[in-house]
Amino acid sequence: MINVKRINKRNSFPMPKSHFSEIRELDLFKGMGEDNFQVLMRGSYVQNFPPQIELINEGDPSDFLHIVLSGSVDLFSAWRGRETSMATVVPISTFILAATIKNAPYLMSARTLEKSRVVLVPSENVRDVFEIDPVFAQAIVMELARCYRSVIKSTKNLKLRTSLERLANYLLRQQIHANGAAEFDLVIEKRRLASFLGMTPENLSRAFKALRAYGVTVDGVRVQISDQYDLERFAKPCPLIDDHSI
Amino acid sequence: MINVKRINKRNSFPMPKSHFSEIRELDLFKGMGEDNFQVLMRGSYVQNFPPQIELINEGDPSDFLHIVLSGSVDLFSAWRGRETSMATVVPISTFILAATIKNAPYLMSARTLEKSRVVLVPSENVRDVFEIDPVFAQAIVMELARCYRSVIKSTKNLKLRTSLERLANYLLRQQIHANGAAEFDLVIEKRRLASFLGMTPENLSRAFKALRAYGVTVDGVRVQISDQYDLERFAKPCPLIDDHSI
DNA sequence: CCGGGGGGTTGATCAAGATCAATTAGTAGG
DNA sequence: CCTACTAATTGATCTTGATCAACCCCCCGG
Repeated sequence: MINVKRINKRNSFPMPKSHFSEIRELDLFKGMGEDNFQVLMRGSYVQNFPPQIELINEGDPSDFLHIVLSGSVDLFSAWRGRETSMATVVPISTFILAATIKNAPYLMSARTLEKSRVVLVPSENVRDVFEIDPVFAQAIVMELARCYRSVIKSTKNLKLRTSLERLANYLLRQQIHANGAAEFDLVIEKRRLASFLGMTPENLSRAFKALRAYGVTVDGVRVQISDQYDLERFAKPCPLIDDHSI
Repeated sequence: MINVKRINKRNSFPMPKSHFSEIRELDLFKGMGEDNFQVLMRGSYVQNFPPQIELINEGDPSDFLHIVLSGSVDLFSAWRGRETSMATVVPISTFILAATIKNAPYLMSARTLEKSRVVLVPSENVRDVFEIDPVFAQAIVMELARCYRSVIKSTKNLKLRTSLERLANYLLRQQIHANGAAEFDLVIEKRRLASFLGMTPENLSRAFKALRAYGVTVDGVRVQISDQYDLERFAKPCPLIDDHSI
């Protein structure tokens, strides 16, 4: 495994003033007092990580609250040599907020899936400011509730759907992201997509073939949905699983 | 399905004054202002439910925050006729707090597993008081963080362990609950235990037989652990999954 | 031009657990 | 005591997805 400490030395830096305004605009910090915001920023860092870097390790004390600004981060967990992906964090949101607030050990590990930009805010500062700034406390409640619901949705996706159904719904979501175009490109490589969907690369390959029966054709990264209605009838997308805005 | 509205009529009642002190002692309400506490209690109910009653249904608007005082409640979710248990709520804790706070639809349904006593606090009151009482807001943060971590633990249990390992760890936890006795009784019937452990009754039966290899014998509800160390070596209990106090 | 490596695909096999069917056991009601 | 119902058990089979091995294809560096 790559030594994260060394990477920190090379690629990280105390938060430059130029980043303050960008961070300040995040829902989590928007309404809070300026003094308190400064306290949070004082010990904070912005870091750029390459793919596949382990950011935190389950069981460790929660030293930093992490905020993903770009890229994506996989939350996963291991036991007795087995490993499972729990959720994927996409910009802009936090992770391990619950551990930070409770000053408890991390329950999950985290690694970057792609090149990612992450803010690290010392957990102690977060807890201190949380105690004295009611607006910040309320923002934390909202963020925590959002994280909670997002984990629930992703668990439902994994437990209630077969891998084929997960792939079908993923494609429909990507299609919406591509403004409903019948053809679009996959934005991550297939082996990462497989991991994201909780399946092996082999099974993803087979799943793509199986979706031909519903009018999906794939050539390299190019996806074509020839019969929108047919695919939807199979995938049965559901807001209580797929809509991450509620 | 039993008509919950009718049951409400028979068994529920506006919170009598005598219950106030009991509720007031809960971590969630302990430090808050008395006026605000009264606002919360004004519209609240305590209800006694028989087993297998559906308390809430996923997709519905979040009308009440629920607090389990005794018994236990299963949170589950369904999609296309399939159903999966997401977590079990035991006293004393809340459920659907995230939906209440966000004023968003429930992501999970809930049903009593056994005879249970539940407090219902109108969600609107919770949100109102949450806005104006900083102590209450902080208590909500802590409760939300606890719920979040508890769901994560139960997901890890389900995804990382085989059904046999889940059963073994369950027995070890029950044993601790029985003060470490080598013999104890199961407190729920086996078909409920199967559902709780995320397996079918058939497989639970087979799993009990398989645990004989590790010194576990079962006769009716009576469980005997003849070789503590052997069972632990197989089950490998882990605080990041099994310890619900951290 | 050649060689190597990684991502992707394909086929065969395997393991976990679900499902279905049949049987047994325990218990409440008559 | 008999009967009916439900829980529990047992055996056989099926489904899903993981694993293992082989192979293709493309690109990059020498």
